[in-house]
Amino acid sequence: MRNGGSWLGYFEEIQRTVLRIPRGRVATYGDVARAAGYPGRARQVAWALRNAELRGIPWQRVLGQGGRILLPGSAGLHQRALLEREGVLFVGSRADMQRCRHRFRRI
DNA sequence: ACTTTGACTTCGG
DNA sequence: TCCGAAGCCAAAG
Repeated sequence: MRNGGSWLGYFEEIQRTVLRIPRGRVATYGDVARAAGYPGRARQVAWALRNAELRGIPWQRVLGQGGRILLPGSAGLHQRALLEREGVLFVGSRADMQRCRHRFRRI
């Protein structure tokens, strides 16, 4: 994929896509994969977010289908805390996707 | 070079 | 809701 005159690895494109999710909103791994131009590669979105923390990428805004937090253990609790601090609402163990799901706009 | 693992999703049963 | 299978692919062993 061409972008600004240079070729980006698709992991980088995925990270740029995650950067487009505003505070208080979330998206699923599948949403990000699709918006980045790689439908079906939800699994690779998780890989692309492994070093997200260091790069200042809002990794916490990416959730599993239905608003479920898939990050295991304390990391998952941390993710929920970060999202609630941003104003994301939770219903039971799921984020309220009806209200907080980000709608990606085409470029 | 091959196999397994993993912050996935979708479809059936 | 839960479980398995298929499709997905970088990284680790």
